[in-house]
Amino acid sequence: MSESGSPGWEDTLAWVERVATIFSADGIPPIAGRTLGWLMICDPPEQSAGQISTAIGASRASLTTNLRMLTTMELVSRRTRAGERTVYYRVDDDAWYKVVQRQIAGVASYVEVARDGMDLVGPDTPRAARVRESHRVLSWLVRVFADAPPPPSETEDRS
Amino acid sequence: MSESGSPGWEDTLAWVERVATIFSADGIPPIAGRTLGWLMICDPPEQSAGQISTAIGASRASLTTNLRMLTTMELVSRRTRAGERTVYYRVDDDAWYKVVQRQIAGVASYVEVARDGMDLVGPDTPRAARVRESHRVLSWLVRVFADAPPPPSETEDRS
DNA sequence: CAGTGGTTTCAGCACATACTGAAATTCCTG
DNA sequence: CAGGAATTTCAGTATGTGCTGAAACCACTG
Repeated sequence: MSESGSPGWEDTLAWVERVATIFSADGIPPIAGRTLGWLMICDPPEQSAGQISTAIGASRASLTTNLRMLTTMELVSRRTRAGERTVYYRVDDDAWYKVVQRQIAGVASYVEVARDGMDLVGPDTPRAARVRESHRVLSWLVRVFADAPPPPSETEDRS
Repeated sequence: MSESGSPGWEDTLAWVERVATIFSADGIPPIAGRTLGWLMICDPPEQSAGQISTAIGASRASLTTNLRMLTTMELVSRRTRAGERTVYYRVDDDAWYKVVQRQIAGVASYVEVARDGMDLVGPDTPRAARVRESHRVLSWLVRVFADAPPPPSETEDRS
């Protein structure tokens, strides 16, 4: 399935492109984004670098680079099968949770910077008001997600 | 104050650079990031393009470009004073809140993409499992953020 | 130990982005 | 209406990044 002649093939590619666009906003290169998008809906769910390459129309060299990036980020994982030398790639189950986590962590990394900033100009001076304000907002963000119940796992739940 | 000979000048610049680094992770150009960082701790809190330019060591031309970007993003605002032609820039009070909001919105923009993806392959098919999972996590993110109480405002006034 | 299907490395190209100096522009002041 | 201090525009440069083809590199099989 999911071959280049299948019904809805164009729609599938268009969807993959939308996913890639979203990731590109966070500095993820196009082919890595497309790879991730493709691995989200391809059938079968595990595919080789060559399969992905032809599916999204990128060179194998690029696939090597971008698959390494994605595995390093722990968003996709490598799988091997007994008696086969082909490596199959698969999107990680909690890939999106990791994406969210890192997004939050990225913004929240400012918290310590803000703290140092307050020390720099004197924590209680009016001049530190702006830094203090930012520190307050970011701390709030961190707390909200720390206190939030983790997403329910694997049970059916949609809408 | 905050002149280039002041005590702790180097520390101040280093701090500004750290802020810029954080923003650069989200695709904000260096000078825009430095400008934002500088406007967070400078004294007085409102400064002209020329002042910022000399403070962070960038050309005025760059300041024009980057200040336009920052004002378009509504992170800094322009201020004029009666009888003066100089435009003073100031970091917005809720700048960081906006940053957080947009970060969340950026990730959450995937929610509709996921919904369309499920429609594409059939919402209840096993093939849609990965897309469904991602949709679940992102929906959770959006809900957490929507339900969270907004950050308490300090209601502190500037000098 | 040669052959083969797969992956990786490397050099180079194409493209985009950030920054600057200098000229053009604006708009207040005298 | 000239003078001048500010900002803006513009052309050009430098830097960096992503992608590809071709060659090198495994690691199994026969």
